[in-house]
Amino acid sequence: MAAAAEDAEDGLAEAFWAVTRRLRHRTREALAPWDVTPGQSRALGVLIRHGALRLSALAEHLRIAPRSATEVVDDLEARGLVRRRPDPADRRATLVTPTDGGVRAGAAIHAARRTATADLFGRLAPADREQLARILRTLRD
Amino acid sequence: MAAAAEDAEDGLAEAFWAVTRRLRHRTREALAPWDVTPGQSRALGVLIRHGALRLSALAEHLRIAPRSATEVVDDLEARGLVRRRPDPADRRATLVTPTDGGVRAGAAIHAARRTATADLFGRLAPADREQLARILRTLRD
DNA sequence: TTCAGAAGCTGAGGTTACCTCAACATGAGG
DNA sequence: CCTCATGTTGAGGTAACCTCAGCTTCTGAA
Repeated sequence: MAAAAEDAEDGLAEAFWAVTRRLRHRTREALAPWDVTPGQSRALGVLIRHGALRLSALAEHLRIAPRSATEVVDDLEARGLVRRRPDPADRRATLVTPTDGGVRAGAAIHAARRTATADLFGRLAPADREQLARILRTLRD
Repeated sequence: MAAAAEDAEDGLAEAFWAVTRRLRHRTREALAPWDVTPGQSRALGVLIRHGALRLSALAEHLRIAPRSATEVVDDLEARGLVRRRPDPADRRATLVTPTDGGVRAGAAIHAARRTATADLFGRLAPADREQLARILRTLRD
């Protein structure tokens, strides 16, 4: 019976990873039309939600090193999705803001991603969806 | 209500990612004492479950390019966890088998990982655990 | 029986997404 | 006004993947 309990734990984690893989796969597909990496899309999302951010603040939101934020912003800037400009309050700092195109792309990406995940979770009965949300919140907190 | 439904979807996916992050974090911690990467541990697990495998077969199981399997096996071999030997049935091929130490390490890693995930899922009531398992199976298949 | 093409592994070198460290400009407090 | 902290970035590194080409060995058809 110890073995049975262990198998159940294994199964739970394994199933979780399997679903995660599926979710990631769908997300990646949803992102494909815009030719942005998941990292870039996350950064763009943060910038849209927060408005102008310093590179260091962006790095903090993304939990990456400031130097790496420079690179992500380089890429987004090259695609015309964000713009750098000097922070008027501190001449050492650079503010990053989404361009109009960036805002549009970000919204479209967000919608596409939502469609992709809704597509997966949509297979569940409404009651199950609610159960899942509740259980996941328990695990997260 | 469309907005409410959309928010619910967002929340579900977001909560899912949060739990995934937690799970990954715990797994990484569980792996730390053995100084093997997640990729190496996956490969070792496959080899223990399947016994001797050709490099190409291992690559297939891990869904990586054969060339990359060479590298993973290089690392595991350097740590003394697996051994290469010529396939007696085909002199082009190399068979990879776990060493005794590799089997021991694999078992210990598996146990540690299970403990780590059980620790997370153990916060759920038994009934919730069962619900979650059922719902995840639905999503996976 | 031989030999063209396929299969198995790996050296060389590329890519991606991170990292650290040090340089440089600017800010802030004593 | 001088020292120390802060913000960004160049240079260069690493991990885990990749492709391509080269070598050895196998296999099937002529």
